[in-house]
Amino acid sequence: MSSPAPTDQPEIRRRLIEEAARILGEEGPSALSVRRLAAGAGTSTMAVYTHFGRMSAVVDEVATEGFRRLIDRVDAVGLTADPLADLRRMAGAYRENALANRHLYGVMFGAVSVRGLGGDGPDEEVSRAAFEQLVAAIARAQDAGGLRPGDPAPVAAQFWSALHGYVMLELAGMDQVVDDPEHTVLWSMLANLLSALS
Amino acid sequence: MSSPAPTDQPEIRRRLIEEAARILGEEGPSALSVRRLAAGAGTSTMAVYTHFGRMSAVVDEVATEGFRRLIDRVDAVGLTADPLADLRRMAGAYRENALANRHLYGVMFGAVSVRGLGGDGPDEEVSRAAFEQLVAAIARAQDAGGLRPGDPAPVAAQFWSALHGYVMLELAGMDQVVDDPEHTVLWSMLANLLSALS
DNA sequence: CCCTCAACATAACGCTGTTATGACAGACTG
DNA sequence: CAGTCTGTCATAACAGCGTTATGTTGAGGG
Repeated sequence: MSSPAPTDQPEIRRRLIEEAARILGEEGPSALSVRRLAAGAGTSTMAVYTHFGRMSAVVDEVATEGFRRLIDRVDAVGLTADPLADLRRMAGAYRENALANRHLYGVMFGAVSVRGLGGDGPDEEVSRAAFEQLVAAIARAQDAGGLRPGDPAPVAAQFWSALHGYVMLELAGMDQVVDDPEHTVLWSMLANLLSALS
Repeated sequence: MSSPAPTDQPEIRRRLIEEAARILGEEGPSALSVRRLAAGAGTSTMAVYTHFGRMSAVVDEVATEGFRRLIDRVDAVGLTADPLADLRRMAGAYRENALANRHLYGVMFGAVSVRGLGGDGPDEEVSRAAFEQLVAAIARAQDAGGLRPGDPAPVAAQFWSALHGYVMLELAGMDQVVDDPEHTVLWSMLANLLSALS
């Protein structure tokens, strides 16, 4: 019941989502208002409510779109014969994507709220797909002998937690913790995790 | 220049901060408005602006207060003869404090914005003190032989990143990742980190 | 042709953060 | 002691917010 049926105008619906993602990325969450969004998409505020029901549903869609883009960016690193190196490069792509789209990244994890509008969060199926992408990479490393065999899901959860935490501290500007131009803390942490799991 | 000098009425200033922390904790960020805050503190909205200049400065003060409370809670676990066990208990207290004050925890890291008001973040000196608390615990474990000798700061940064990431995923409700009633992912992750550093 | 209904525009409601203005008390100054 | 000045707070206004009520429009079916 999050959306009152995609109506029959996917055109405007898509334009609204893209414009919302653009405003969020370029001007931050405080600039994303119904009126600015509607004006930017060349329509009126009511279009937002016919297509999404409420503003927070638009934010949820944008968050879902953020996970889709994240999946694409991480997929783009490709696979090599060294699954452990692939994991490191995936982590690098993950971090760079998060920093290049910091507001979007915050919204994806319900961290940054757009003007206090509490939504339901992104589509669970899509965020789960992002996790499964990491699970598959862990499983590949296990099969190749780079990691000890076992259930890959908890391993992926550890990997993601550590990576997410570093990125969040970096985005929060906690330079005392991540005063780390070469990100050696990140790479050491991931290396430590993986070595304990190998 | 974040505050127009604490004026000469520390009484009302303190009441405003405490009331803001109470509203944030009990009703969430969307309930924290200037009018509600002023009414709850028994004054008018102008008092907020005489004492803090703008609403976001109040949020920054609340975030700083959150770090002070976090430090106290983590300190309360005390020290034993086993520094590694102390670290685990500190992590448990950290996590429980974050979950018991989820809105405050989000505000502390600039993650949850109160209705889109972007502040300057908490007092850097206090958040640094929280980090130093962890650095000291790591150094103690190194001195006791539980961890390999070396600079404790990067080790503490790894530990905090991992812990913070797990807690944030938990708060975000990413149950796919942390579907983990016994928090085995958290404890395994920290154990893996520490074992690679020992 | 007319009727219906989904899609959108216009305008209003109560709320928000912020600021302008004014009242009032206490402390200096002559 | 009178006067002024300054810091503190109350009142009220402003533009903007999310949301909703109401009006308009245009295409498809009887």
